[in-house]
Amino acid sequence: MVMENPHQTNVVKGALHERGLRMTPQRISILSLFHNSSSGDHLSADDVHQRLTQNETPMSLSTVYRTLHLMSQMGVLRELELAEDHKHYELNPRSDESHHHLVCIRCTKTIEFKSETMQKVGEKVAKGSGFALLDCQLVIHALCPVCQRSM
Amino acid sequence: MVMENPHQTNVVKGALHERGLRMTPQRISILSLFHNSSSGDHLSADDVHQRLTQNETPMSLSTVYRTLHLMSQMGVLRELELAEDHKHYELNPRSDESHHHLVCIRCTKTIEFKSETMQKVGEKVAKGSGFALLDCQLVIHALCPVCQRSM
DNA sequence: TACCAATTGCAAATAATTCTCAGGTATCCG
DNA sequence: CGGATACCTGAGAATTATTTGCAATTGGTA
Repeated sequence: MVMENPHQTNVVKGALHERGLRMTPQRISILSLFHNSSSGDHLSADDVHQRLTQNETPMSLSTVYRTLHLMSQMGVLRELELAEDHKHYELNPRSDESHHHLVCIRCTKTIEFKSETMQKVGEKVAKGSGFALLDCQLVIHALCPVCQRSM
Repeated sequence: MVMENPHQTNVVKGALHERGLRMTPQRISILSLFHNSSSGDHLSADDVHQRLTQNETPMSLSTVYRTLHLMSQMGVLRELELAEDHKHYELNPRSDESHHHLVCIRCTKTIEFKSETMQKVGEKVAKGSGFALLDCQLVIHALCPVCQRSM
């Protein structure tokens, strides 16, 4: 079920080596999982752990956490803090496909939307302060129509 | 040391009453604290708790959490998820003064910036889906110049 | 002023995440 | 090749932030 994505994997491998880190089977499995997920998926650490187990590439939850964190630091994954009390991850999209989130803070219903201007603002602001951009997210907190009524 | 801000407090009181909720001394203290904080302050629940104690208006940490959550739901406070592992709060600014954050994911150094377009995008997107806007935040994750060097 | 639902404090419970540490393994170097 | 070094992992304990249950208290209305 799991397909490889050698190109991306090699890119990451190179980035790891630059830091003196290694590409391991566990890291490959996690990357493959994300490459094979549909783009709207926002996976929690626990989701990732369960899917890996289903994929017959089980590993410890600690490793999942460690890897998700590392990949986010490297800009490979994107760490999302939406309305729930745990983080979610997805592949960090190339700037031109980046999307953002509109979240109902009551029922956590989430709508994705795109906005080209956002990424431009992010790049401009980061560059202006000498920062190296990793990820740029607009999160809109709001109440969905249903929750507005049930107040 | 703590000054009152009767106007804002009354506005919130009205909003509470609409929901059958009450304005209590604890809620007043917390609101006052935020009104008397400098605008760049991002207070964690624990920060709030400690400052209240210093201000001689101590209360239980649970109440702090409950109040911060309630005020965020009401749109009075803004809940920030920056780079640390806990939430931060600040007064939810009126739309025309809204600001956003550029955060170093390594050392958590944070820079605030303004962007008028952002709020407009937020309003437009929310309205387009029938959502009632509460807050709109652009968070840029990046590496600051110092952390870039120490990789 | 009496009443009732909302609120609080406290302590215990939860949930997510991180840490510790021992055993394994890739990579470098001679 | 063989050892030294540093990286990595799994397992479970530990930590941290946050939430919850409950009995006692209180705000605000009738």
